[in-house]
Amino acid sequence: MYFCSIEKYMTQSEENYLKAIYHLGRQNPGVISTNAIAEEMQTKPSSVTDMVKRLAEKGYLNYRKYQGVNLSEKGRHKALMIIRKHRLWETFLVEKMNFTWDEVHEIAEQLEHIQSEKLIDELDRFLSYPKVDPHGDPIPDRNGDVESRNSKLLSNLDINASGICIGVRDSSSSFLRYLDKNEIALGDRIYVMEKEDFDDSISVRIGNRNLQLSHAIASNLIVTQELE
Amino acid sequence: MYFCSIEKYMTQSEENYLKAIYHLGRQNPGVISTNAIAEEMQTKPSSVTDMVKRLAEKGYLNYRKYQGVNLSEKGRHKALMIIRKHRLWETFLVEKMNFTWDEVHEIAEQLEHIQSEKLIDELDRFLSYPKVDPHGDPIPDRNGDVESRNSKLLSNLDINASGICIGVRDSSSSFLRYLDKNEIALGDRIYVMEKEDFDDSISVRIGNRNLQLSHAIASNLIVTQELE
DNA sequence: ACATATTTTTAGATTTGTCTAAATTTTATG
DNA sequence: CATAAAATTTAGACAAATCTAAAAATATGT
Ligand SMILES: [Mn+2]
Ligand SMILES: [Mn+2]
Ligand SMILES: [Mn+2]
Ligand SMILES: [Mn+2]
Repeated sequence: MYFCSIEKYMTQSEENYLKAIYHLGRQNPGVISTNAIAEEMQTKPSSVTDMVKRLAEKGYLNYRKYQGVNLSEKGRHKALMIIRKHRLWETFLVEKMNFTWDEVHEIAEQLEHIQSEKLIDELDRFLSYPKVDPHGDPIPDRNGDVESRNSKLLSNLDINASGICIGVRDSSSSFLRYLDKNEIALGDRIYVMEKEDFDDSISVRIGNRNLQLSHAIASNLIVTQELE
Repeated sequence: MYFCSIEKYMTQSEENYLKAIYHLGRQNPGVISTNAIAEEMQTKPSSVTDMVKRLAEKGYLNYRKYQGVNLSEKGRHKALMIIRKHRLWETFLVEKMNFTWDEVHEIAEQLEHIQSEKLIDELDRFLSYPKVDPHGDPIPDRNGDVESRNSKLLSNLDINASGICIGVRDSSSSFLRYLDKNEIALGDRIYVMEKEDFDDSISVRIGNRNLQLSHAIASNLIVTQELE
């Protein structure tokens, strides 16, 4: 619970840093290093230091010199609101604007910075309160709550096990187009038939088709073994 | 016809200047002064000079020192594309997002800078190719063509004449809310019953209601006497 | 026409976000 | 533990867009 003083809008750059820091925090919890942020943001560590100081100043980050950062409660909430917008816009683009799932990310990167709470809540309603975006990533609700799911990487399933594909870890255009080409879609049940020790590739069955998937592919597909 | 070299994106600020210059050119054709642009953009003449030089450099404006500017063909086309986006987004917000016509302008000012031709063409389709925005302003098509309409200001109609309200000259929230409060809407036929010499106010009839409108109001309502 | 007012441009400063290069701190290693 | 390597921060510069104050050009009035 934080005080809602008359906060000025953040710049797009500030918002992008917060989002990057949130994502890095998910990948490996704990404190996040300057270098990691620089890598994620495709910029220099010195630029990161500057921005990190500003965000800490404004209360979005906890920061100790040379020790890295993590998000404050206020920063976490803000990051989740940006991610909510990003994923709702991606859903809009696919559901209503005839975009494919590999075309939406760049445009959502722009749209996520539009400032209007009403717009985003109306968009949510218009899309019938979707739970996940076109890539299977969960959409935080207006309070910043995200449904957590019991998920695994396909590459970690045992032989003879199966799971329903619910997301992708890498949502680059090239990976998404690979999946399209091989007719692998979210919602498909994937059975692991064989695992090759030599290169960690796996044989899977989807519907009535058998496919050979490299480790690079299998380790980027997220599956669930729970009932929905 | 201009060559489509690999143009970098314009900044939002550059786009806003182009739009302002376009609007000023409509208001009184000919050359546009630095001061007029500064007034429209709520900034200082010196800032205008800087920006005008850059836009001229890039071929969007014709500019001679101390002589003012006007849009080149390339600049006019670019301005129309931004206006197209603005008005399509306003239409979207009213038609699909439950916004009222007095709430949409500020958000459209943000959305008009989103860069995606496909998105804007899909939005056009999604909205069934609207001809006008929620304020009655015509929406340029994807080639930059705008339907011109035969319009007058209500204040210029003769006694006993009538016209259909097709637009507003001032689309500030306060004016739009005044119209809502007095149940004056686009599409209404307005009859001029009486004109008061003293203060230029007029008596009108809309449906079965009689209203007294000040000159300030009547001179901001656009009507047409043509059949649609 | 020519002094005065107005408009426009220039010069120099500021803010945001970035960069490179150098300095500092932390971490790893013999 | 001392020293080398790696990570991080500082210092100083730059580009975009803005500002104020001053200079230059244009317009106006008698
Ligand atoms: Mn995305
Ligand atoms: Mn996504
Ligand atoms: Mn508008
Ligand atoms: Mn409008």
